[in-house]
Amino acid sequence: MIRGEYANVIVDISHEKVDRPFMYRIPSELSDRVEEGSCVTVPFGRGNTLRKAYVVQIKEEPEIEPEKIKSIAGISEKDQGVDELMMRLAAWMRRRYGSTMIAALKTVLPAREKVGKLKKREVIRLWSAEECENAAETCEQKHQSAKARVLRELQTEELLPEDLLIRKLHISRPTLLSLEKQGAVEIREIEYYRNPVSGKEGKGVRHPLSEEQQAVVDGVLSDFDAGIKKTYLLHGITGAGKTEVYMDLIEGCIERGRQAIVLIPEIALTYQTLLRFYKRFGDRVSVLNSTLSAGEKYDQCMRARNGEIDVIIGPRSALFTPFPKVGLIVIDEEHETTYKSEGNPRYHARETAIYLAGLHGASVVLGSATPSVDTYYKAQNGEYGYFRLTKRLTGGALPEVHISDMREELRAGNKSMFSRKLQELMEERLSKKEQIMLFLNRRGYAGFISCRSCGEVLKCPHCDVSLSEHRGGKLICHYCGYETPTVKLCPKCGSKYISGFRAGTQQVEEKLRQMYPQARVLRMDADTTKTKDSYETILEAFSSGEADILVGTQMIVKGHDFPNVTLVGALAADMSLFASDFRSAERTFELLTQAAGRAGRGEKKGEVVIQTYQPEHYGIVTAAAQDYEAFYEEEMEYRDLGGYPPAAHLMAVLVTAPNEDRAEEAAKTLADLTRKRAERNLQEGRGRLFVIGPAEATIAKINDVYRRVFYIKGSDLQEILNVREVLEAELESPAFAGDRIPVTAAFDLDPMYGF
DNA sequence: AGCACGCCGACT
DNA sequence: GTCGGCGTGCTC
Repeated sequence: MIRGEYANVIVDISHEKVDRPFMYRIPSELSDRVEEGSCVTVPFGRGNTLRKAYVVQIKEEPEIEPEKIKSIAGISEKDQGVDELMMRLAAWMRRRYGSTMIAALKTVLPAREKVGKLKKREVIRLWSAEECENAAETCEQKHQSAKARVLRELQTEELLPEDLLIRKLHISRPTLLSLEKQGAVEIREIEYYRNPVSGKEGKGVRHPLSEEQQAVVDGVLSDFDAGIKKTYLLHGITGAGKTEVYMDLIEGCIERGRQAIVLIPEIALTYQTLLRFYKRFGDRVSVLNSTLSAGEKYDQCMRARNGEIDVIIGPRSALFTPFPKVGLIVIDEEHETTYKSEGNPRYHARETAIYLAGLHGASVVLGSATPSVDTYYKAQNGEYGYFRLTKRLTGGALPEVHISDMREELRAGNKSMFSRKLQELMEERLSKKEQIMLFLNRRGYAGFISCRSCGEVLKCPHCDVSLSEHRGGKLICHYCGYETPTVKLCPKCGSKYISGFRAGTQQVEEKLRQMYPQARVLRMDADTTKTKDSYETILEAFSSGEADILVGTQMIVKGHDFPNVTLVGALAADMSLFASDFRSAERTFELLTQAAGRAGRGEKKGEVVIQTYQPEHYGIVTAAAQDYEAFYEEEMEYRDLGGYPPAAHLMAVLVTAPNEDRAEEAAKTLADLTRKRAERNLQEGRGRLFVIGPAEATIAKINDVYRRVFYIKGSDLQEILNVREVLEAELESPAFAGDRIPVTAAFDLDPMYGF
């Protein structure tokens, strides 16, 4: 806990002029109750009127002339308004994920008041025209020309916008307020926010639930009524009807006078799903998406605050909708990596949602066909409730999965990028006029080295992650910094076919046109989806049968159903398997399972081909068998062994400086400092820590700023957070600050991709 | 946002 | 002089 004499507070007045921190002294009798995120009262302004304020930062030293500093008057804690909850959420985020309180506040309190011209106020005449004329004359006699001007103007117009009066007639706000006091006019705030989806009446359309589905709804709601508010994992295969379960839960939540938040991964929200929500909840539901303007987002916040809506659907930022009393938070596709923010603070929406639910007394439902290892772990040890949906409502059988061993292909003389099995099935589909999706797994930029003959992948001897090839013929481990010269021959089998995998979607497209000139090929990757709607355009074109083959990166496997697709090929399954980070197997399993789910969603049976150099790797085998539990068992063994989340916590520390030597030296100093603490902890038998690195970051230099990274592992979260505070303080100390080359550090707790 | 300060014209 | 309206600027 940070102690100090002074507190920076933000006064609860919505006006840009005072939207900045003010420093107050913390009186000694309050010192143990004032902390970051506290709600206090302070004397403000010349009149020292007592106002509500939020503590954003505790400081040891005054930042302005001490004579100017006033003292905090008191503390208000029973107040449980939305803003107080959001403050506490921000304080928790800043503590858990680092960053500053200001940054945390900015994410938590979005669109703080007036964006653009939305803050309209209007002046309405209450007196008759004659009364105004009389009053205007009286004012002129009293030489109150400003008031007279207003009254004259209002004779002809009964209602005028306030900004027009102020600008055209050179009137100030105090003048208008004085007229209001006299009873001549009324000043009314008009909040004419419009609802982007108005006029749709909810018909409460509901589908009868299956026994499995009903059990989930009953289970969660009966817990809720019994006062048990916890987190549940809803583990159900694609097509098992998770959305219907969500909607019944939301309805139950609304019936109990509470609101619901539904988080969805950015692109997964299809028009069909949206429509179902509108049909069910009408204009009590609101959807946030990236196309909404800042003003419209602000409007949605106001509607939520005023109780005009009960349900919000949106990406991770929808979590911060200011509902007065949330009862349920649903996170669909909870395993998606977009729930982890790459900004500042680097928060995880799932963890944050669970904390927020705790503040509101709400339940959390996490839905996925392939739960994240972190979530399944907690469901296994009983921390989360667990429900399984096993039956596909739409019928549709699971696809048949083939694994193509690419080493075998090479041995048989097939040097192309398609296995013989895949070629055979592609030709068959093309002749039957059925559609094909080819998916090239391009996750993880670090170029690993593998042997096309035996499948060997070069790994770090210390970290069990893949080595990355660097210019200058070096192989580097991005966790610990281990280096070794690159190899010409495979160390295992001696083959010369050892190299990085380089084919991209473009090469695949070219090859296909060459092999099947009659086939119509569409490509979808970061290059072809640069413009705003190109993503939708391509998917629509493919959906309406304008192409036979769709080639793309992982973006093509997310949540879109094409009934005529009966063949899915995963071209380089290993790509993500050997990205150099500890979640690579998990991501591979997810992607392959989802890709497989794209095949045979219609009447016709689907087939899947997985091409790999590692056919015996558990990530591939279990994905082919669509066996989540088997995957989890193996993966958890690896995480336990390596001390990776969720078996322990891992914090990445990124050290940056505009000079390479300085970055290296600073990273080493901070890592050594942590190592010393780890040694001391070991002797004193508390919070064991392991320090790995420093090493070059995956991207070693951005904009001429050099990047070094090191990692801190340990099962004691508190201790890791303490270390972060020590490191942050160290960076402020004269050894780092002063007149030397500036060094900054960023922290990422339990990273998704790391730095 | 809300309050005080200071400017300016009009009055005892 | 000094009273009062009204614009302006500042608030830890």
